[in-house]
Amino acid sequence: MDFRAWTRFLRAHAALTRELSSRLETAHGLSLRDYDVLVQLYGAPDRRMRRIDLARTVILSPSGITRLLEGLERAGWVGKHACESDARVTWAVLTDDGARKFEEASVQHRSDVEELFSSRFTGEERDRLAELLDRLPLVDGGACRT
Amino acid sequence: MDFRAWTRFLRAHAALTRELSSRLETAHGLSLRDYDVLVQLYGAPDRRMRRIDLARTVILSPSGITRLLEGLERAGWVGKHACESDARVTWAVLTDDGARKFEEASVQHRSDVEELFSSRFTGEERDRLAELLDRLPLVDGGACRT
DNA sequence: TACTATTGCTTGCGAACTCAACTATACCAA
DNA sequence: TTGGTATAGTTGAGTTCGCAAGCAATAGTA
Repeated sequence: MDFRAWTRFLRAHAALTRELSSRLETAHGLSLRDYDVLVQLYGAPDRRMRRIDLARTVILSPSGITRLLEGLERAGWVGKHACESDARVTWAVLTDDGARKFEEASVQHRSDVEELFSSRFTGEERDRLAELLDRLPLVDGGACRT
Repeated sequence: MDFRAWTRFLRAHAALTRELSSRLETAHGLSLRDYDVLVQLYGAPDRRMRRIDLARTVILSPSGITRLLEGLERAGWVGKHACESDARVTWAVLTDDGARKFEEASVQHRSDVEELFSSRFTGEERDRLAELLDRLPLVDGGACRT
């Protein structure tokens, strides 16, 4: 067996996330996962999600999502709403400020991802890459729509 | 533009490293990057590398490699040797114990990577994947042979 | 030769994550 | 209805990592 693909996968991820994270952080004060969470909320019905679903979607532990949302809540970008039908769950809701923040950050970030990732492939190659990566297991088994 | 490939890339990495790291940790007390460093040293001439090259290869910051090697040194798997021709550099040298440790851990780990990653593709697809990932920038620009 | 810039490496610090443990609520089966 | 199990979420502790700052040694330049 050769592990070239796996190694390249690890290296590329480390290098890309380091650079993208640094740009996003200095320009908008967001981590890559903060942004990821904002994307999910922005695209969700009513701009809200159960915290646990959010965690599974962005591949974060339950405690991880608690702390990440803590930051977004402090900044006023995400709100915390109780669920009426199930007292265990709490909704994470994107505020109007949060939506604006995301729209603002996404312009630069999308262009950064474009520059460092997407532009390296043709559209066809990108599809092929997505298809290949889609075969990898998410392991946890929880709901993960995106 | 669509970001499906990029998103899949992020998710797949998060899920795979979480699982592989956890298996490696419980079975051999190694992190994924510990293992990566051992691989590099094991395959290097004289089983040694300059710490800075090691850092660039596994995509770790200088401080990151200092702390990682600290652990491997404490365990007796890696030694620290001064360089005769340049007093600034220190060699990281794999000890015999370290080599044994690596050989022992690699059996299980290679099979885990095989299970969760490689086996999802044909050999041809794996090559294609490696080729595509190879186009992504390592950004830093430092020496990175593997 | 002397001065400056660069390189290798370490340390303090803070941010982000995971695991384990715990609380509270909901579901399910006898 | 009651008791056991699963689920949602938080908190404490420990780990890993990067950045900024600093030190020592080398390389480059005038």
